[in-house]
Amino acid sequence: MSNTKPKTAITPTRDENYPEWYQQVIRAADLAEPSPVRGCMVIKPWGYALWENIQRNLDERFKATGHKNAYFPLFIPLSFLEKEAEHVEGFAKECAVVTHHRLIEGPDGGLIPDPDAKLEEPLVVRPTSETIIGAMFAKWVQSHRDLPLLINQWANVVRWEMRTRMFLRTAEFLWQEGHTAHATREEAVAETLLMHDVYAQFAREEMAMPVIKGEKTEAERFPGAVNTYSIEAMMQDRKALQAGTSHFLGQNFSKAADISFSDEDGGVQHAWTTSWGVSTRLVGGLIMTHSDDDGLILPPRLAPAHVVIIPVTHKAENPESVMNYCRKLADDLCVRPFHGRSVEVEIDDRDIRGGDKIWQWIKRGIPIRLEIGPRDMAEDSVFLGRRDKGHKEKQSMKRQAFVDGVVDMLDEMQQTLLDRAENMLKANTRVIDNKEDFYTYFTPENKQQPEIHGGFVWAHYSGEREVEEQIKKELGVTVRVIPLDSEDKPGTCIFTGKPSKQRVVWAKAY
RNA sequence: CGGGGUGUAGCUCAGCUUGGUAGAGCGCGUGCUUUGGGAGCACGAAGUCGCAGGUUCGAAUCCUGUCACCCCGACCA
Repeated sequence: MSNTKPKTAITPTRDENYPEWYQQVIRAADLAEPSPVRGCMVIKPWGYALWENIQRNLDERFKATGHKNAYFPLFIPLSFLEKEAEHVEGFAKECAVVTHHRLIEGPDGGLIPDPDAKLEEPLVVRPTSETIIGAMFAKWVQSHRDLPLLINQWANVVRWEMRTRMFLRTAEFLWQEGHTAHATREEAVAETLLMHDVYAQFAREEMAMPVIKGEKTEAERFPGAVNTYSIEAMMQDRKALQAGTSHFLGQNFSKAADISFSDEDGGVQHAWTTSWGVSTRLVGGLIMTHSDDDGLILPPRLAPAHVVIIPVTHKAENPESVMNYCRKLADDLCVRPFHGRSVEVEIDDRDIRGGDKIWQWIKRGIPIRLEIGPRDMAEDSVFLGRRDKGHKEKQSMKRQAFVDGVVDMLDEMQQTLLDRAENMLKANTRVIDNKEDFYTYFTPENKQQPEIHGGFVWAHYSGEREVEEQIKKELGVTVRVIPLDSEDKPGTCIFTGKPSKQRVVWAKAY
């Protein structure tokens, strides 16, 4: 047996050590790096461009569903947070608090907060903005004619996490939070479900990431919400990633903040509110859904750039003519429309070795690489490599055929990624109807690598919180969602033997 | 907040047990040879050995204190 392991751009590979592979992909793709501040990260241009594409696309979807953007303060008066009991309990443990407004020189020469500049009321750095937005909504909403109020904000939030992972859980992260107020319960529920759908469609269409839509159990619900809905995606280690949440808040926050309005009959009622959000965590989901042992793979619809042109000029008698050929090609590609933007092209003429350069782009996940030298120029062709195929499967194409076909090629790649992810999800999802099989399925075969096993399980569950907690304790497995749109019939809970309305989805989770 | 571990060049780390002029690989710079998939050779720049005390003729190494970070738990979008 002399099957030497093929050289991969990322070490370790996914099979060898998934969490470490994830970190290495982020580094190799130049998406982000750790910061001097514990738990925070610096998002680098390639990673930020990816986030900007996510942002722009979602923003269009929010606007198309009637929402307007606004911006609320980073600081929340401590007393605001105290207004909703469950909400306090949920977030109090992880709040950064601002207590002073001035620094002075300390006894040892350094700077210290000035004891004379202590704030009368401490300010909390927002972990989420329900309370402060609620306070403003209370002023804005007077009459039923002011409703519905449909607001979104793009912002950073801070949650002081103990254990952090780049993009998946950082102390500070970027997100959007939608906040809406409605005159009726039905309207607010409809809004909650609508945004849940918007997230699911975005994930599927733009990220090429299939998701399961459903409602959270009580244990996983947002603090203060009546119902929480989420989209759950399967990562390549078969763990679930909660990729977006939408909450029906009932009248909990409107009562806490006194968002009330005069109805048509002259009565006064509390509004019904919702909130919904996705964060830079989506970038982590994107990485773990598509990337391979050679680095990042980007779905074309969100890729910061679609095509890199690498001029091969070292042997050319006339390097400038190669460059001109490349520039002209880039110009011809850039006018091609691609899902609300145009095909975006980078020309990489840095003075470094060709092989090195090519591998850098593979690791960064750019969909299409073109190497163009005198030979291609002479044949009026391009030499092309695709990130959805093996890195050795390269082909020569006539230039015009490539330019005319580039959009179709990108669409095809987008579809390929979605198909792969769906196959992954299907292959690792199963229905289990007894407790023993459930335990067997989720018990690691290899204790050295407990990450790589299991998957999603659909099983009947009668809904007792203690049962869920017991299973979480024993197996590290939780109910991800009670699926919506399920055609499942009532059955028997595999843990308690009691009646169950439908099967729910169980998995280990990020 | 419990249990374990690590701080030495930009990065990964050796050296420490047994004190004696600061090391390697990668990366970086220059030159030559190479070049259509991660190049080779040569030369070079780069460190207050986390910080503060102590022991000693002499400390990266021994002692005390301190700070920071990492991993495993509890918590989490």
